[in-house]
This record gives sequence, structure tokens and C-alpha cells, in this order.
Amino acid sequence: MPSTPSKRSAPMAETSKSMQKGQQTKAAIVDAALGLATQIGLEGLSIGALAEVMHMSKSGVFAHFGSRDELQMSVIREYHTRFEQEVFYPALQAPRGLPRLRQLFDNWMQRTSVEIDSGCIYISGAVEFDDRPGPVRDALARSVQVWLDAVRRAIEQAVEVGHLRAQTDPVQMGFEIHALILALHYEARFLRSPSSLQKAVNAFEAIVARNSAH
Amino acid sequence: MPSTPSKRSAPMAETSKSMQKGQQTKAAIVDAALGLATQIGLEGLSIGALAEVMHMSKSGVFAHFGSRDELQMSVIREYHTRFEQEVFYPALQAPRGLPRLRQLFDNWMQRTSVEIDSGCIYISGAVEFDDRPGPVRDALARSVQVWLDAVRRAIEQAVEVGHLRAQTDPVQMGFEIHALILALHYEARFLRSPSSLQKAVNAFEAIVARNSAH
DNA sequence: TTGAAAAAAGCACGGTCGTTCGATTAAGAT
DNA sequence: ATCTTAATCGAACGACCGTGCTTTTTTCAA
Repeated sequence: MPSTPSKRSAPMAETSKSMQKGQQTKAAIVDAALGLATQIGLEGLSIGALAEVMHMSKSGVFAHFGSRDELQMSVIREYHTRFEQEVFYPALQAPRGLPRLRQLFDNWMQRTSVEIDSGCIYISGAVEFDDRPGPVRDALARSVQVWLDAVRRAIEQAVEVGHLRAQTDPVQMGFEIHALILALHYEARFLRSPSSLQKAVNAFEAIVARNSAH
Repeated sequence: MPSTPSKRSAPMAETSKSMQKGQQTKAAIVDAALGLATQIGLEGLSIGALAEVMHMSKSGVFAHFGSRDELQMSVIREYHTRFEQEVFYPALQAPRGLPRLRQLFDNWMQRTSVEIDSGCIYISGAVEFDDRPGPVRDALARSVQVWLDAVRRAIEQAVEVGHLRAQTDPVQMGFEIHALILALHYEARFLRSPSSLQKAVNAFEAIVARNSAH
């Protein structure tokens, strides 16, 4: 019977299908680690706490990764994958140009809204690793950059198809959109300020209007 | 001879003037602690490391605060004071309205630029404490809110004196300006993306233009 | 069903953490 | 110069950290 032994209900990359027991529990560990990391940050993520959640021994958990860095990078990879699945790919169904850009922002904001309760490791990780060189920082920065580049490309397409003015600076516009997400996260999650979501929507519409053709 | 025995050259609230030795070294400790906290965060700030910097024993440092929370809150208070001195008060010399708002943003951005090397505890602290209730979180959130309220008030004044359109939503505009600072910090400090400062300036001008009278 | 290989556990190590407490030194007023 | 008080030190505590080893358990195929 191919029932998954995972304790958490969140989506997992692969379940049991032609997986040895090892990879299976490793996936479950990464899943739990991601849950912990979004709440207390990548730095706050400890192997002991993770083992407790998994009902395993510390060394049992540790053996799957070999180092704390590898554990953190596994979490980053998993987060990257889910971000792609939830935010990026679904937006590709919208037509090129403004509709797709709008969909990307909507999905992004939707995800950020969820993360007001759970936290976002692209944001918390940036603060935790901005001064700490190493492989984890590199992996995180690369992952973020991939996403920001995707947003910029969507803006460029919107210019190409004539939805946005030709003088639109895609990098500048990407910066401004990214800023809205950061402020939404900050004001909603830390300051518990209500209606932050509406403010982000308003600001996005203003940015689009300013760069719109006609 | 009233020379200050402080090891660091950063500005200190009070030096020796009618200060017992205790308060004097406490001020020096807070000064050093602020320096550490801006680099590695309030959470990363450890009493042991602080004692080493101060050439003191752990317990000697600890005795001045009685708890780690009190140390962190002392750092927050000190940061608040310096932020006021460097960003807020100087801008009050500019005339009410758009000039003062511009000056506030300039000073804020200037400070953020410096903090691209040193870090900003209003930003790092937000992600460190967004899920951790307690007195430190409260002190930090209150301190941030005081500043954001000051920015909002400056916007309201700009509306009152007719520099900005009457339909301008000060809370909305404050959100958007705050967003630029967050993005500047994120992209410059974490992603090491160049010309982030110029992007923030451009975006600010666009926001002002959109809300300007005439 | 047996046996090799993989997974997990158990235990210990050196280290850092915040905090406590008693002893020791320095400071400031008389 | 003395004495009280404040400031600092030194050592220790329990807890948690990441990691390395060895042993036990589980898995999976022949």
C-alpha cells in the first residue's frame, strides 16, 4: 500500500513512488525543516529541535545531510521548488504581457500573505546572511535572483507586446514591485498593521498605470 | 581631566559629565553593543563577544543590565536616539511640506546607505522578532512606529500646505516610501546589486510626482 | 530465510550561551 | 586615610549546539 508515512500534510516532492526509505524520510525531514525555518529562520533552525519534531535522534537526522550547511541548503532548494510551483508556473498560463505580470504579482502577494503567519525565508534569510559569506548565502542569493530575474523578464515582455510604455525601465520597475512585497511582509508580519495588502495592491496599480501605454 | 575613556569613536549620549564610573562604562558597553548588533543582529549579539570587545568579564558586562532582554532594549533605545538625531531632527530645519519630506527621505536613505555596510536593526530586528512576543519585540515595534508616524505626519503637512494633492492618502504614501527603504536595504546589502540607491531615488520622485498638486 | 547494506540510535566531545554567586578590587565621601 | 558602597572579576551551573564515532535496528534483495 503506497500510503505516505509523512506526519505533515504539506505537499512533498515525491512520496514513496520508487523511493527507498532513506530518501523518503529525508524528504519528510526537509519538509519539517522548512516548516521550522519559515517560523524561526534558517539560523534558528536547529538539528535538535528538528529531531524532536521528527521523533528521531539528532544523529539520525544529521546523517542525512552531513552538515548543518547542507541541511539549510536543502531547505532553500525545497523552498525554491515550491515557490516556482505556487508562484511562477501557474502565472505562465496567463497571456504574455500585462496579464502575466499581474498574475505573477498576485501569486507573489498571495504567497506573502500566507507567509505573514509563517514567514518567508527569502526575506528572513537575507537579513541573516547578508553579512555571512559562505555556500548557504550563495545558494540563497542565487535562488532569489532567479525569481527577480523572472519578474524582470515578465516586465520586458509587457514592454515588447506594447502593454507598457517603451521607455519603461524593467529593472527600475522590478525594484519597485519587489519593494512592495518587502513592505507588505514587514508591516503586516512585524507591525501587524492591517490593510497592508490593500496598500500593496494600490501601489502596484499606480506603478502599472505610470508605465502603461496610453 | 574630563577626557573620555571610551575606546570607540562613535558619538555617545553623555561623556563623563557628572557621570559615575558605572553609567559611563555602561554607555560605552551599549555603544559597543550597538556596533555589534548592527552587524550580526540583536539576536546574534552575545554577552561573551561583547565582553571580549570591551576587555571585560562576562559577568562584569552582565551586571549592568541584569538580563539579555534589558541589554537588547538598551541597544534599541540607543539606536532610536541616534536615528532621531541623525535623521529626524535635522530635517526639521527644512520648511514644512515637500522640502521637509524630501529632507526626511534623503536623511533616511543616507542612513540606509551607511547601513549597507553596518546593517539596520529596525530591519534585521523585524525579522528576528516578528514571531517572538516579549518586551524586546514591543520596544522595537514601538520605536519603528514612532518613526513611521513621523514620516506620515510630514506627508500630512505637505498636503495641508498644498504641496501634495488633497486626495493624497498619507498612510498609503508612507507605505510606499517605507517600501523603497526596505528594497534599498535588501538589494544593496544582501544582493549587492549596484545602483540600488538611484532606483530608490527614482521611485521616490515618481511617488512625489504622482501625488503632487498640479 | 538468510545476509549484506542502509538507516537510525546512542553516547560522548568540546564549545558557547545566559545567568548566579561569592570574592575582590576600585571609587567617592567623610 | 578610612570606610561604605559600587563596580568588576572568576568560577561554576545547566542547557543547547553541531559533529564524530560505534552499535543496533531496519530494509531489501538473492
